[in-house]
Amino acid sequence: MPELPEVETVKETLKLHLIGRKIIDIITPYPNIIKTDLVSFKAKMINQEFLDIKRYGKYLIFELTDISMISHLRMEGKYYLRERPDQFTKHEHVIFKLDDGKFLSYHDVRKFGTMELVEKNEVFNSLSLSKLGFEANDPNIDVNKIYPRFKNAKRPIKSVLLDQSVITGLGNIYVDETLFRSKIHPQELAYNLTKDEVKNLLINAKVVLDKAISLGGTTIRTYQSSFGVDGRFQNELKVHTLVGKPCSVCNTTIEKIRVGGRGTYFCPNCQKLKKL
DNA sequence: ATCTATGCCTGGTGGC
DNA sequence: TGCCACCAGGCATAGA
Repeated sequence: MPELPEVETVKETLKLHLIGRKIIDIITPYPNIIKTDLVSFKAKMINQEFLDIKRYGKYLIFELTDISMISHLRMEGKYYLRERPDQFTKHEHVIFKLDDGKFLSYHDVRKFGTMELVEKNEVFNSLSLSKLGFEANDPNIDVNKIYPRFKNAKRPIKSVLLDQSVITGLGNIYVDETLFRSKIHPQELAYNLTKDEVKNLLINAKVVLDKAISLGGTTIRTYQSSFGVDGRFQNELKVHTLVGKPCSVCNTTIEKIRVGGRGTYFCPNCQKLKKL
């Protein structure tokens, strides 16, 4: 699914094509993606120009002339640039007609993604963004501010790392990879971790995310990024998707379990529960 | 305050 | 071949 590195890749690609373009029409074959009132969504966006595109956590922020659009790709949302209407395929639910004759088309098989309009100075006060923690790859992240959220959490460390209000940007893939590199069992209860261990986790999260960004993200299953571009971080995965394969560090067979309802891959030898 | 359960969705898969 | 139950899962919301 698109996590921070995939969304970053999408953002950079979109910027190349959209900055300076103007929306001249919006077609909505499946309008439920749009959480703002549909009539006002169209009225406020038509004739607006793309000034910039930003990202926070896994959210895309399209800055238009007078308004901002927040877009979340959820499980498998993708943006495509279409030259002509005959290129539209099934599952393209929101289509922006641009002033150069091309189309920005939002594709989402499972229709989980969302779009909403917010006033330009209210982006970070919006319902979706206001609760988010520091970005997991923020170089200035302060472990002292984050550690209480771990120390007080009697739930598996994996669940805390997936909680976007603690740190934002990690999803199922990069959490598994971060825990492996930190040699921490995904079911370890968060309050058992020392501050140094949490600090190390944050360092490893940044290493994983930065590496993934530099490789254009991860492409597994249907999780291809926008514009049909494949990422290359899947070749760097150490545990995620690798059930039954030997661990690259110790050769132990990688296992798959469920943690907080999510499929979780780990090495039972490298990542042991702490004995307290 | 925190955690768990549910709904949103469709395509792929495995069992029969 | 076809039918069907089940699974994948980020996030908002309701309930415990």
